[in-house]
Amino acid sequence: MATMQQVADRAGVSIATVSFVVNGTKYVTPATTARVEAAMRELKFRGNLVARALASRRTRIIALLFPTVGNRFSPTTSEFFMSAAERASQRGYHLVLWPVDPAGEDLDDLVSGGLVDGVVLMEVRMDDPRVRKLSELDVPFTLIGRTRDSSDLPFVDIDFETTIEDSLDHLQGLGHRRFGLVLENLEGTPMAGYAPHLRVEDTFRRSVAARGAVGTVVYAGAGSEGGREAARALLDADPEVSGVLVMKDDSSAGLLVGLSAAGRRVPDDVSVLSIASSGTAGDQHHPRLTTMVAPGRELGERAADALIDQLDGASEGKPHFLLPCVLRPAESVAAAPTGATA
Amino acid sequence: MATMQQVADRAGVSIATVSFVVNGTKYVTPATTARVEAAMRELKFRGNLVARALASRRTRIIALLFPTVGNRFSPTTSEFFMSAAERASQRGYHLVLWPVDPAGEDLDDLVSGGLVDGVVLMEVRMDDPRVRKLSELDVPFTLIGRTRDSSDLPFVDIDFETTIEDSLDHLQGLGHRRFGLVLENLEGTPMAGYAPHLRVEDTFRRSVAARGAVGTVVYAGAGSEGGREAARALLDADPEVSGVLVMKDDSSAGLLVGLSAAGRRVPDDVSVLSIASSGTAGDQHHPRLTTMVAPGRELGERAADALIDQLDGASEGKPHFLLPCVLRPAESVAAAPTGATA
DNA sequence: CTGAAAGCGCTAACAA
DNA sequence: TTGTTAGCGCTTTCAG
Repeated sequence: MATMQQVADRAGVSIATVSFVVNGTKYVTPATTARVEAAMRELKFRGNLVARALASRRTRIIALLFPTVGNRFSPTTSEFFMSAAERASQRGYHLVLWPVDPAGEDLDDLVSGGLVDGVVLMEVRMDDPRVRKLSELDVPFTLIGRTRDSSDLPFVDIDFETTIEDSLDHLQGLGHRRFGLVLENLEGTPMAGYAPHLRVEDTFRRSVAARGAVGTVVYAGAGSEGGREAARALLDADPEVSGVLVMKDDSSAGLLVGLSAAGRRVPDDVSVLSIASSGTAGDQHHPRLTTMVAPGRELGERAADALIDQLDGASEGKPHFLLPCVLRPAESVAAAPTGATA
Repeated sequence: MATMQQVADRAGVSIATVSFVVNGTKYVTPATTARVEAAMRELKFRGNLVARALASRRTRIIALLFPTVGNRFSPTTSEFFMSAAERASQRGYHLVLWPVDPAGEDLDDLVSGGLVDGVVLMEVRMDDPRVRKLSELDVPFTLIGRTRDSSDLPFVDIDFETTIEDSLDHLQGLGHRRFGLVLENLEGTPMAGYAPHLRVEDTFRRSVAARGAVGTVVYAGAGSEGGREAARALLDADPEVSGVLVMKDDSSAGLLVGLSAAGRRVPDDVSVLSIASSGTAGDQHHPRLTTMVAPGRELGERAADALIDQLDGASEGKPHFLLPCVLRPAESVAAAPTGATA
């Protein structure tokens, strides 16, 4: 790997000049610029990012922190990652997915090591220990999600409050008055206190009460089995429940089965709405599930922007960005092509 | 952030001594070791990883490359990532998921920049351009997957050949003689040439022929819709097909629906086997799908080990590690707990 | 407009 | 057993 000094020698200039043309830091005459560029090309000069990072005290790498345990790499998570990475790349940064202990114990080395310029957190819990750590460490960061009180933190998040209101509006518009909510039970796991669950449950209870309606909350176990049991538990608690929200993709199939096992036809007798999920998740079912689709890509981009603005000193205050899920009815999808061969 | 020099001053030793105790590079008397450690503690010394990397010419970071487009972040992918990261961490490395262009165009900066010591590739295609690039760049790497000819490359992979044989054995044991295979069609996408598909299809055709049986291959479109159409196409081509392999999680639900819509009962009339999938994917269905579960965690660990052995100079040749998927019957799962609240 | 030179914080010979 | 010191490859004043 050619070094900058070698390029300088070859071009007959000083290393500083090479640095200037590489970074566009200072004006260099077209003539010398050309010579330098030729030399770079001939030597296949790439530049040592580590050296640059040491000298400039920035790596232009940002880390998206992903909990090493209790992980749920959903399609939406993947959208966050891909879209944030893309945005970062457009703005001259690399974004990588970095596995860290959810308790934040290993955050120190990552960050104090100077390996990353900033960090975006996801899978945020109400009282997320990583937030404290990061603040102490004094590293720029942004959340995808919110802690209990995020007013002085930069964040982007799904607007769960609006999402739930919209969901209930939708079901109510369909004539339903008795609602159910199926959630995952994270108590006792490292992801206990997962903010989306708590916000959704809270909003659900409050909104149902405000509507003078009936609401039942049920926690489902894993997989289809968990969904079937949830259906039973739901119907036990309220045999007349007819509008159901599910926030647990892997159990929704089971939920549907459980409902029909109990003699409820979907969507004739009971309506099921999958929330904060991805479009493709809803497409896996038949009939397709109506879904409140999470705005994963946009949130990922916003998160990257918020952090990079901060890093580049272009930030005006702490951005707070909330976007609700949008309703996607079961029908609004084009058929996909299928072909057969012998 | 305290520097090593500051620690040295405080401990009344030279910077070299501090370096020795930090890295365990040389013997230092317990007494001075203690003084140095005290100083480090008092100053909250963490060490600048960038500086260390520049001086030692290694970052102790390895990148798991993930295609920026055509991405399929399946549960198995996630297992690769998490288990490889864990293993790397045990061995003193950080593993991060790095999004790169599937054509390998942006590999240069990543690698020549000296930011990572090595690379593990996944989602490998038969003729993967990234492999060439990486070889040219002369960076240590390992594959999770195989190109067409990987004999001189270090790799770990699912043993698709054995997996398919085992699958057919299983179905044949159940009395089936007419087989079907449902795959995804990746032609025309950036993931065209995806090795697992090609290997599976090839092995399927050959093995079915060798068994003197009938085999039909069908390509499914996206989601449940794609699965239903695949069922139709399959039954059109061979109305008596009774043993079906699916390698497309998001369509398997649709496939089941399509089969029963055509009057086939599963598993009474036709058996369905999901291959190279994760256990949780099979659990989403009801009844649970019998699954050939991909050994994701073990492969991830092996891949990390193979690369790190190489980096640490502990490698003996090019490891070639193949592991088949293992059959997990639909019944072999314990029920998960479910609880209800008012 | 270009060059000299002083670091960035740490590693690893080589000395002592 | 510990210290001295020359880099690692690049950025960035400050002169000229």
